[in-house]
Amino acid sequence: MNINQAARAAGLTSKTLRYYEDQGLVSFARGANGYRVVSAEDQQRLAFIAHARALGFSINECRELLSLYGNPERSSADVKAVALRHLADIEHKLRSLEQMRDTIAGLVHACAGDDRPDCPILAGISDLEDAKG
Amino acid sequence: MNINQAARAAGLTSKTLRYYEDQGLVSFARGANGYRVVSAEDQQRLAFIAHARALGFSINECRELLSLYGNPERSSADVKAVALRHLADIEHKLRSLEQMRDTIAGLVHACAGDDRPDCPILAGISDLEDAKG
DNA sequence: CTTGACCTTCCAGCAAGGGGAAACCTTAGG
DNA sequence: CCTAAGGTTTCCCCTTGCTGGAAGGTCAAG
Repeated sequence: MNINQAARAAGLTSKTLRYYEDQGLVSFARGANGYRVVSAEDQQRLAFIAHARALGFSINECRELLSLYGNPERSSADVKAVALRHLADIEHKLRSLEQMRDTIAGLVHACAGDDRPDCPILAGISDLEDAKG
Repeated sequence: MNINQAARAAGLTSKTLRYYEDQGLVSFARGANGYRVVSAEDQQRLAFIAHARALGFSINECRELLSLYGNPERSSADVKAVALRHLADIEHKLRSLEQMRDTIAGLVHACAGDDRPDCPILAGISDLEDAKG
């Protein structure tokens, strides 16, 4: 299978597949013409990566997960640790975004949105105490 | 005021201030020695930028907001449009993150996290239908 | 006069790819 | 056999929002 077909099968692009190879997440065989040849196992691996990426795991986390995935001696505790770390990360981002949303929603709500210059949004931003998340 | 003091006052770093100047968000006067001189208005502007950034507005959105902020002829509707667009963006990210969180939390919950290799997390990732957000 | 803390510029790099050039390969059609 | 279209290769630059470091100029204290 050529790279483009494999990419489409995984819901990715050929650029992305080359990037993943460059990052050492996969390594493809080459045909006589120099083209990458994507095997069935490669496709499994690519699907795994695509799913992990869709769950927000970074390339490095994918590397960790792939290493565990390919190691029959792994302990599930190690996998769980990676997942929990990522989960905590996500929850952190969620809280941060929720704070932003609440603050902005409040400002938007207070703004008339007409043709006059008075604007609680601008006033709110310029006077903001500390809305860091 | 020199750049470092101004940065600290705004809760930023001097690197960041130079970057903002480079991006055209602010422009500082220069002393005879070539050092940047940060005025009180500059500090106001920097605070505005810092707050907008803390609310998740991109550099380009900050540019828009600053342009409206400095224009007494603005209509609040224009400001509100920028804010609403950003708000929608945030809500989108929130939904996406919530989906990730739910999926991962489910997988984590199912994983024993012991020294055995069997792992619902890895199985879940490799079989994931479509967890895109 | 020297030391240390500033300041200046530029250059490199991070994540995670996207865009596009220049060159090669392959396949179908005339 | 030749050509045109489309796939593939490598390469390097662009993005976003900075951060770090190197090489050098300046400034205030002792």
